[in-house]
Amino acid sequence: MDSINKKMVQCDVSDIWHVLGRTWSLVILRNLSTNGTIRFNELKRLVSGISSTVLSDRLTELEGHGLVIKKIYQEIPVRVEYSLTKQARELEDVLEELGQWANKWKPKQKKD
Amino acid sequence: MDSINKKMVQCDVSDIWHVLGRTWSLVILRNLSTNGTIRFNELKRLVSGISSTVLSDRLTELEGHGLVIKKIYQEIPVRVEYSLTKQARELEDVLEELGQWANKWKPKQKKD
DNA sequence: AACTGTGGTATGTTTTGCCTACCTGGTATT
DNA sequence: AATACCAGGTAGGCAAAACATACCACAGTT
Repeated sequence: MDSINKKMVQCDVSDIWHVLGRTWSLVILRNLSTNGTIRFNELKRLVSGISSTVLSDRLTELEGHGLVIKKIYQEIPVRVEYSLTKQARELEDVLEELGQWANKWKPKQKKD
Repeated sequence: MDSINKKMVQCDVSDIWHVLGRTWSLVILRNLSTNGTIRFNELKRLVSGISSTVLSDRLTELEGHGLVIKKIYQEIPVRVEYSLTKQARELEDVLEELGQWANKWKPKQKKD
């Protein structure tokens, strides 16, 4: 039973660590960071391996925590764009450093 | 024709992102960062809410990826100490920034 | 003798992730 | 005209991850 609405935003400090530590969160944020505004299916293709379900779930969660902006354009077909909030954009440097670090220590460079 | 065209930049979804994105990983690394060398149960107490199973699992994984050093002292009772590797120490700045960012946005601002 | 602390592992339950199918409505192909 | 495909997801069911709890052997403390 849902005695507590899941969409309630409870901003605990430990909460944010858990949000970031959730599967795919960092990768999603990093992709939003490097690509700016991006649509759902584009993002899904970029984050190869993620399923619609989880991507949707994660985006909703990130949006709920004020890290991601969801913008719906009532066009035909509908266009939905995601981007980082101001708050999350302050993370971009961190994500960038993280990315550089990851590249530096990549066990083997299969790709370029 | 690539499914990914345009200006999109695909960020590698290398193992390391998944390791960091695993539950508790960031929190564990952060605690190792701020506390230096630390024992299993100490860490378990610090990372409140984590279970032995998952802590053990995560530490093994982090060790396997060269982020954590496990040092066993054959005393009675046995003493096991965990610390960050040189590689992971380069993450300390990032973790610190992440912590500051988390603190900065900690004050609940459901209203926005 | 009973209890605490050490660093975990074994077991079983709950939550999360993920795959497949499907939705609505328009366009492109056949 | 029917089919297929795209958009951005949701629903259902199954698998994996996370979790709680008990427990291991041994030593010191009470």
